[in-house]
Amino acid sequence: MMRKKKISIKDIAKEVGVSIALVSYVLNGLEKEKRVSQEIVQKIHAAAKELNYQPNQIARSLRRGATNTIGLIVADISNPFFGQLARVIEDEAAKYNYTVIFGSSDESCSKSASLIEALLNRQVDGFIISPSENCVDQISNLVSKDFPVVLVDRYFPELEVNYVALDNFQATYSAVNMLIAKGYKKIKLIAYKSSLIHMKERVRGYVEAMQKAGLQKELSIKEIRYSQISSDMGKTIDVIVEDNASEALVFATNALTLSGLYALKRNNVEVPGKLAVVGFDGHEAFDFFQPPLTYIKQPLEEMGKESVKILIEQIQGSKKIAHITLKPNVVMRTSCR
Amino acid sequence: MMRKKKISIKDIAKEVGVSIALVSYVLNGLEKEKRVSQEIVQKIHAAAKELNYQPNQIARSLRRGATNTIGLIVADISNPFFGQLARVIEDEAAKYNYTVIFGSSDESCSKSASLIEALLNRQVDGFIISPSENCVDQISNLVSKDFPVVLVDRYFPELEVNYVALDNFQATYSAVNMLIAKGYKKIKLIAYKSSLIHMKERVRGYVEAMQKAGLQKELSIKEIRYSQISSDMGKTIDVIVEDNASEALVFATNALTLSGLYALKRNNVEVPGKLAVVGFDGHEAFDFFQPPLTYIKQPLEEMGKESVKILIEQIQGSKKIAHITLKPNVVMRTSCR
DNA sequence: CTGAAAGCGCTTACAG
DNA sequence: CTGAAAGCGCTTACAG
Repeated sequence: MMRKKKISIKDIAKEVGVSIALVSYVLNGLEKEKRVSQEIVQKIHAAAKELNYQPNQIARSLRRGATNTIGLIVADISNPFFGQLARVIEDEAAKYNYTVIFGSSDESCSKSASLIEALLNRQVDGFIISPSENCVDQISNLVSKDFPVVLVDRYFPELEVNYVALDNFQATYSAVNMLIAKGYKKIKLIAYKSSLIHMKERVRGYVEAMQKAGLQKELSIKEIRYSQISSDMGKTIDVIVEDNASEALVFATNALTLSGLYALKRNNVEVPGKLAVVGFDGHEAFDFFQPPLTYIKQPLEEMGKESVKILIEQIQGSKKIAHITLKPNVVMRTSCR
Repeated sequence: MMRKKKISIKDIAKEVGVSIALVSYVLNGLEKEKRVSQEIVQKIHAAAKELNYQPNQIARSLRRGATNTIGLIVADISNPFFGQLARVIEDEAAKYNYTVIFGSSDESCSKSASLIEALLNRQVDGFIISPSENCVDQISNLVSKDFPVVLVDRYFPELEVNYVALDNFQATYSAVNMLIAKGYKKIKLIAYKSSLIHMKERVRGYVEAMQKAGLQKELSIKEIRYSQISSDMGKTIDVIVEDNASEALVFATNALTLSGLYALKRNNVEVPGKLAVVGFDGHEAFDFFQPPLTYIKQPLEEMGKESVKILIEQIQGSKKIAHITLKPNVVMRTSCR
């Protein structure tokens, strides 16, 4: 390849006629502490600039035992929810001088396991993970090694681990209450088939709101499989339309909403005339659906920022476990009366 | 932090009672080549498993001078175009046993420069970059050092550098021809104000199609500033609607289309009755716009895969420069008659 | 104020 | 078949 050999501190040391230790000190701003003479400080900086020195972070990482790198594992980076989260995390991490390596787990345990292993081998200093179903062991394994982790979006209540999540119960609870207040009774929740806490809580929020209003007889939950989302959703909506037994639909995630909107559109369902709809998370498509969708909004920015902040604290040795729950808010549009 | 000390090959060597070299050999599958005795091979594998050994990639990277890491720089990871591209690149890189570190440049030269520097310091083995305007120097600097780079989406024609891009000329050329064939004459292009080749080519495709049809007098191009997209677009669409002098609009990127759709919707423009519209790249929102948008589609998957393939070849020492141009296709819907 | 040296965890020629 | 040793590019106690 004939690539030019990279300049190291050794080259600078030679150029200036001084030991590599000195070079390292001044390049790390320790010249005061180590009381390096002004003259040498100048010369070293000059040489570094002249030779266009770039520190080798890999060597530094090996020596220091820290890489200033965060491992980010999400379900799918191409899902806008996670893409936006990743962006916030990237920017926030940069403020602390961290870079991020990411991976998409596709909600698969084995993929997630191999991602964690790969990033661990790459010596990331900590993880921000949106964990998949049934993967508690992977996480608890990290936790038991005192490895810095913060879970985001989802978490495992049985595990003593940092997390930043939406108040998922509140999210559906308040959305359903809003629907009830508007006079809807036959309200159906469309959720993922999942044992993950965020989904359980969203379901619970729906159930409690219904029960509190004395609508337990109207409880109706449809569970969609993540891996079969479009076919499951298609059939589900077809049935709902045919049965004509629901007045309102609440979707429990962004992807579910989107998928549901396609099916509703295909069925030419009149919203909210025939069926009221409440979405989750927000998406440009919600704005162009007819009518613009009312949805439950997550504070993504805060979620990303908090995750990074907590992770950095952990990396710096904090022992206290943070559980951050963020408030959703319902963005009112016209997909319910 | 009291984290448990990580297991190294030294520990395995001690456990088995053998030198670290042997351990390294068998863990790297060189036991045949180095003719290590079967017995020791077994013992080493057993010890590695028992101690739950995980190789330190940082140490390996330092020694080998390669990190098996790709640096990916896009304009904005939260933009679905780039999010999807990132996903393809991630998956493809994984097949070659590479991980990816990403950064978002926000189309800013200085941000892009500091990203490149940071990733270079982290010793990435190569870059996949969607370069920003006026940042040729950064790229040519890498190229002149023989550093593996492949540009994606955009490139610099004056630079001898690998790229994978859309046939941008063809994209607008065929879309505009399609419009002309349908009888539209007053066709307006809404593009970014940019000197980047992909934009120039999209403009050229429009211009040539118009000229070839003898419509040079109808040429009309509006340039939007990236940093002011929503205000520029708002005003632009307002004027178009007021002037009532255009029959069809062609948008030159995904973000422009999306932004334009919001403005069209706000103005209650009847599409295609009042104005035909052709979008770029595809987006769920295009599907829910009334009517579903006709758009120019990029082969994203191929684009990502090709980039990785070429980059890996470069990393492995290939000298030949690849210029890949991919064909767009127009997805016909009903936003033009 | 400065330098020689150890060591982070690997890989890999070299010697036997 | 196996081991001792150098070295990747840094940081950092230690000694003077």
